[in-house]
Amino acid sequence: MARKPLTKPRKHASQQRSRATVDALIEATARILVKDGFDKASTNRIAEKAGVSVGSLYQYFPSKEALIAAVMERHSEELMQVVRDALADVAALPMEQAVRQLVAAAINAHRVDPALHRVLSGQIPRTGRTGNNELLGAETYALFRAFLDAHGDEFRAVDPGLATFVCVTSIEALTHTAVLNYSDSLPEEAFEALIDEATRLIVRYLR
Amino acid sequence: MARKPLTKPRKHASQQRSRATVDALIEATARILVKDGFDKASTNRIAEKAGVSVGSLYQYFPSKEALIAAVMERHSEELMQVVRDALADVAALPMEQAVRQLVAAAINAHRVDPALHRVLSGQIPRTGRTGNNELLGAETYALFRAFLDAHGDEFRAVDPGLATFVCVTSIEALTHTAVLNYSDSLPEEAFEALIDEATRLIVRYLR
Amino acid sequence: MARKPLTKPRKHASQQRSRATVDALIEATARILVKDGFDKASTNRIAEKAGVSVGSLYQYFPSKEALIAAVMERHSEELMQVVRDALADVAALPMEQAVRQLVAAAINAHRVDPALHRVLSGQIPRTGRTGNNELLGAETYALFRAFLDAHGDEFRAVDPGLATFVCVTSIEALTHTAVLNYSDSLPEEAFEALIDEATRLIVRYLR
Amino acid sequence: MARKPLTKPRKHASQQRSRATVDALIEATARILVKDGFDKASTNRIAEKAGVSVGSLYQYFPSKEALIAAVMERHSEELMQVVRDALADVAALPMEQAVRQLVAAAINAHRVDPALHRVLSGQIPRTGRTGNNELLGAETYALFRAFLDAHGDEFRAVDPGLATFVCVTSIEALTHTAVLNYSDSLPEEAFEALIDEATRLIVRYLR
DNA sequence: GATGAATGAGGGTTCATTCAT
DNA sequence: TATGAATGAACCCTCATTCAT
Repeated sequence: MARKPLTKPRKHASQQRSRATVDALIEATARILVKDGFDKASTNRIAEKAGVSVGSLYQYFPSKEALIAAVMERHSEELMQVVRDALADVAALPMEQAVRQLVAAAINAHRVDPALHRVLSGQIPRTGRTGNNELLGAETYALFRAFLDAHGDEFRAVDPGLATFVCVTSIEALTHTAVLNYSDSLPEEAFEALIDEATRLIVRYLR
Repeated sequence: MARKPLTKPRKHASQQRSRATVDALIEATARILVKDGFDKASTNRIAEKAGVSVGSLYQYFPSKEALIAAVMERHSEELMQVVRDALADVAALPMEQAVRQLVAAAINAHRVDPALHRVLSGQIPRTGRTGNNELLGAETYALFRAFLDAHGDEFRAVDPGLATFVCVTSIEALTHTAVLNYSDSLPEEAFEALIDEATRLIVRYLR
Repeated sequence: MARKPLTKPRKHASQQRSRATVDALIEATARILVKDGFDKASTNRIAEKAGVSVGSLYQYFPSKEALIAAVMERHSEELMQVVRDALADVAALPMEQAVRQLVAAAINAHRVDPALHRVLSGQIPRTGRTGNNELLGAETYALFRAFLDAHGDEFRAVDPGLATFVCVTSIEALTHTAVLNYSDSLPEEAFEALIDEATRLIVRYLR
Repeated sequence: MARKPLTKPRKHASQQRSRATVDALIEATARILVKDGFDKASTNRIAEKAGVSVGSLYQYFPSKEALIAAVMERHSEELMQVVRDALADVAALPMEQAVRQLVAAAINAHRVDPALHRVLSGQIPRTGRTGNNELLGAETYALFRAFLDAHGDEFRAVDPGLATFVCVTSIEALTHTAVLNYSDSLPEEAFEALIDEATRLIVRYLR
């Protein structure tokens, strides 16, 4: 028992250090990806920016690809957290409000790190995935599908898989394009208007 | 003066030859992009596949980037031709049919060269453009906007710019994702169903 | 004084532990050398396989080279033990039988760990040695020289140093090549025939 | 006809240039291998020493391994040329003289570039060959076998394959070891003595 | 002692681009 | 104008060795 306080912190410290290094690498990668693009994101540059040696980079990531994947995963997880939070109580809302909240969540998700999102969604060599956007993930589909089921009585009869595809793809495209391409040039009211329109698009489609 | 008749044909021949070389290079680039991906598409390989020397490649294109851009442009132009053809008589059609034809045209456009489209839309370093999809181009917006104006009386009042953005973006995303990700796994009927749904999505939204 | 009985065993234990670590390192090195070749035998991998840290490796061996040298030495010592055992009573035998036993011993020596022998004899960077095969060592020469002296009356007059060189080198080459290259493909009888021939080679030469 | 003198030299010049580059690379590799050992023979260093860029190295050799293989091949070919020349008229000689010439040829072969031979025969990662020494090659076996057949009536009955193995392996080992390890320390007379002994070894064995 | 995270020089290799022919 | 050999910076990654804990 006496040794635990001694051992634990040490191990913890080491774990903390490792974790810090890993985080620094992921963050450095993200920043370089944003600033210089995929082609200029060399492992040496990343390591340097992270304040560690290349060797350390390869201690934590077996390849450059793995590092990029970690960046994607982290970003994706952050997005999904925003979406999850926003959709937590969506089942209880009247449908139109629910959809509106959903669209707003999609916009917020894209605003987590738009510059990074742009690079990740456009510049990264595909790694033989089945579906579409890897940043979206199956979870989004599942989430929306659940929402559809919860509000089933308010909708017309339609293949739920197909409807999910239509809605998720449309919302993603609209919010993605709007945030990534027009964030700088459009006022906030424009986004309000977009939310209105996107909500109308989805609600009318489902009803 | 006497030499002109002599020079002209020669120049003409040379121009033809130039055009053939340029075409061969663009085509070779497209094929290598599809077969081996962006990273493996080296200028040397492209030149070899095109049956010319690297030197010649640089005679016609100042950089690799310019060559890629030419591929994009050619592909984009092919897409647009499909869209233009399909939309030629859309103004005369009843709205729902018009939208349906429009969606079908979008699918066909994506089917021009899906493999190339995938590479071009996902893997190409952005070259600092303002708008969104470079493959789509401003023309699509203009085309749809014209369609909207032509059918103005059938629609509710709505900011036409915003409506165009919503419709074009949605249709593009739906057809793009469907063709690129599910062409191999889905039967043709599924695409019919998709056309139905996409049409419904747009028509209800606009009405 | 009271602590000595306590310290000694501890020290002993520690020495035992050291010896075990050293052995584990040498063994791990040998196994990796065999399995993956010289180039892939990194100190980190060796330490891992030995179940110790790299740091410990460097506690016992000042460099990778020293570790390799230790592997060579251990292997060489094992070889020599086989040879020594086999040659213990060779002086008492009639010459032809003696030579035969000698050749057989050479084959057995090469069979101690042929895979390791191959790597050690072929792939290891020379470390500025004087003689030839470091795995053979001066002892072999001495052993054979003694054998020659013991049977002096049965041989023709010849520079014993030269004769030793001729015999040892020939036997080594024949048995080495046979075991390392043909062990897998030749039946045991072939080795019997080889022993016959090698014996004849040496006996006729010396007589 | 008029253009031929123009064209040929150009092409020839280019071929000469290529050949010169290839030769320079092989030669530089050999020299570095000798001077610094296998581990220090990096492609960049080789290219530098050859007076060309690394890129050029890879234009002519697909990998470092291929370059090393070319060095081996060139050296091996030089060796074999010495052996071939020396053995051209061996069939006509009385057996003992023939064997003596053969041994002398082996020594001369090893003297072509002893330092290089040492590195090549000891340090090169085996490339999964069946037989033994890659520098020797099957040709040596064939050559000796032919010699054996030519002098068949002078020899005792023996499996010619086995006899060839015994003789070639022994001669190779003796001359190899002598030249590589004792060239610096032994006078020329010692080599004469060695030739005597090796000849005796083989002749007595075969008779 | 023992640990193993960290180091960073250096490895093999690629490729956009140039330029003498 | 066409050629393609040549360039060399830059890439991803490895590994012997060190040192704070």
